[in-house]
Amino acid sequence: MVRWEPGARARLQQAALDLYAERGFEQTTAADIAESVGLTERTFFRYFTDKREVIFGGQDLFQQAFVDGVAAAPADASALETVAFALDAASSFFPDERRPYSRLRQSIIAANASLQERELLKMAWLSEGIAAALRERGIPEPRATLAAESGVTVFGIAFRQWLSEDETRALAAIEVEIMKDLRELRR
Amino acid sequence: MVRWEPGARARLQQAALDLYAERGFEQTTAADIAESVGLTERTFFRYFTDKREVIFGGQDLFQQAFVDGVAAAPADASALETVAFALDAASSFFPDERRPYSRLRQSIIAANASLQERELLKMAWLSEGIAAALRERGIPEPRATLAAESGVTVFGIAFRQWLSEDETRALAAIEVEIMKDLRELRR
DNA sequence: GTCTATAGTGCGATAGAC
DNA sequence: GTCTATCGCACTATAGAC
Repeated sequence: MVRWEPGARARLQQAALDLYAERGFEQTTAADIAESVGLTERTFFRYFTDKREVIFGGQDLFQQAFVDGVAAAPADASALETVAFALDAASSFFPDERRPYSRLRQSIIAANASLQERELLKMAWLSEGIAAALRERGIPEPRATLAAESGVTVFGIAFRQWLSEDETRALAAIEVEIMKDLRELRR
Repeated sequence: MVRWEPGARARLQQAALDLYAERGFEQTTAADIAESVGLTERTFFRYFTDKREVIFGGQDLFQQAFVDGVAAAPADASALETVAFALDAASSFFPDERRPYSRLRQSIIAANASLQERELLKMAWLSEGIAAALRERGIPEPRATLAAESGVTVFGIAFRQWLSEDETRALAAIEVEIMKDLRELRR
């Protein structure tokens, strides 16, 4: 007989997503989520600093993939080429099988302003991480930040398109197209 | 003898900024702010939906200036030229006299993650407003959103530079330089 | 694991302006 | 009388402190 089931963190995340989708973020209490997997509210807050954070797990891994992509880009690549390379490398994080899950998750975020705020903060951190990786490669400011934020902008637009109805292309293909549009913006 | 002094909203904003600067955002309660200007906590929440919102007043006016700038740009301007025009037009919103105030406000925001989240949400709304104004001018997606977000990126970088120590140039001049860097990014 | 401060909401009462 | 600003009280849930 086990004193506690393993994977509390993952179970809480799954339960939170289900409940937020079912009855809405604000109509779901931390206690609801915890109890639905046999834990207490107190335990919920041991794993997640707040009620929003529970649906932003895994973000760190994506950021790491992106930053690693920056480091792995060809040495002679320009700032924007480096970001495009990293964007492509990190796109494997969102294979087509993940699209339904991502759609559900995004619809929950879209329904609540405080979740949007948290997502924007994560995107800002992502941008800062990429800018730091670009500076590591010797790219000076403000170019590093400009390229990093442009990359995040391209990712954001491509990601939303990837999730939109009737879209069947892979994320990487959409990103390439949006990046092309960005380059043409300067004409 | 008056039952209430006029300008409750403005007084609350001023008091909030002072208290947040003095003892920090989290160490200041809504009741503290309200009582410091002779009102109650309940009245505070009549004016502001939450404790963060109180330092984001006036943002709407800036967004309007930006959007008006988009509408006022020359008819033959490209998407990015239109945004650059609007950026310049809206920069009058931040004259040099306002720099000390903006520095104080920004230092408060920088000290608290939840305030940063709120600021990012406001920036996202700004971006959406600009994108909508660009679409009004016949610019299709995804170009409208790309140009709008690029404009907000340039504004953000320029604004931070404008606030940095030892910086004496006007915001508009910094924006022009950062916009130039953006155009050169593809090389 | 319990206890507590505080954010934020809902509803109703009151006091003046018109 | 109506309208609006303000206050009072009760309440829930978050989040952190002890």
